[in-house]
Amino acid sequence: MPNIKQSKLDSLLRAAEVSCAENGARLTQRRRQVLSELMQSSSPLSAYEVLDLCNRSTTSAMPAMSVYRILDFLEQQLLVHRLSTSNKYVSCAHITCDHKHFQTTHFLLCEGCSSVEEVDATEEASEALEQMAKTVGFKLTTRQFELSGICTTCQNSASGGV
Amino acid sequence: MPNIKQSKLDSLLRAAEVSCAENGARLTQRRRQVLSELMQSSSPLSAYEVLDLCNRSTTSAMPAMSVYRILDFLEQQLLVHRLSTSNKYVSCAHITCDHKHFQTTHFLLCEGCSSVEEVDATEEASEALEQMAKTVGFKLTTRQFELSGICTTCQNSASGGV
DNA sequence: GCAATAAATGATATAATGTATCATTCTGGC
DNA sequence: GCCAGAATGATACATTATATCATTTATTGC
Repeated sequence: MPNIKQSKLDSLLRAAEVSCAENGARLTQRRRQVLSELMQSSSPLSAYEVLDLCNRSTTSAMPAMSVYRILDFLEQQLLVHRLSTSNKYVSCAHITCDHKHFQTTHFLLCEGCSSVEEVDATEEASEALEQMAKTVGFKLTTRQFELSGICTTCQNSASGGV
Repeated sequence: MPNIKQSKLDSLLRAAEVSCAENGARLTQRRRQVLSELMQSSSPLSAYEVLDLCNRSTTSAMPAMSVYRILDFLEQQLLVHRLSTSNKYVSCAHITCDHKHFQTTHFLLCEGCSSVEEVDATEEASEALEQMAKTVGFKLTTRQFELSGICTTCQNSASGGV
């Protein structure tokens, strides 16, 4: 029961493959498998959650070590993001579009349903944060922020009475 | 070789004790010990780092469990903050002042020296972030942000040639 | 095609981090 | 002193992550 259509998944994986090739890297079977699980998940997954999913859908068991290695690889390829507040992983929302990762990205984590929304930072937010850091002499290097909150769906279901 | 003066440390601990008392809680010997180690550290400490420091300076060994419990307690009392990006702890910079924690707090983490600067969020930053979340329907609940960067000292030592 | 080489994965062990549970000790109120 | 509740000790274990070496799989030059 994937949360996304098979055709969508296929096109994402194809795009990922191309993206790897451009960097002289290969999207092997194992890597594709890991990435695929993340793409199909509506919420971030821990390394061991990914592992369990992979081992559920195949015959040959994957060792934990491989998952960590593969997640590192996928992160380097900018195909997945690591959420440092939860030590979990999500597939990048911009694999198919021509989005460049020069810009700061924010992750909005829903406390209700654990879903994640990946959004580009607004000019205002970036500047305000930089300005704030500047007042104490800090030069920001962070390119990623993780903010908790409640998503639209959960706001509505809460007020509407679950 | 504490990074802060003994007199300063004493006054901080006294303030913490008062603060606990106001909440009907007690700053026991163990709790004081843990808090003291964090206060003397110039950088965030993991639970096990705190444990090691405590067990270095006393005869009776503290179990890991206690450290976690005590850190939880100190966090509830707003005497320490937990940095979720690194799973480490810092003592609150506002123990002696009358600072209320209604407001959003930011932690600026130096990638050079691992020091932490605790600053109040500016109006602009808070609003810009909230606004940004709002565009995708998110209602923020986060009261704490952790930003990486380079502190003044490290910027200077880098350019000036260490 | 085939050996040499490098990349990727498998397998195993172990380190590091965090939690559950029950026993024991300490504390303040009576 | 005794009791109830808070705090800590002790033990076991779950989870997360890394180190290391062996094996398999791809790539390159010939």
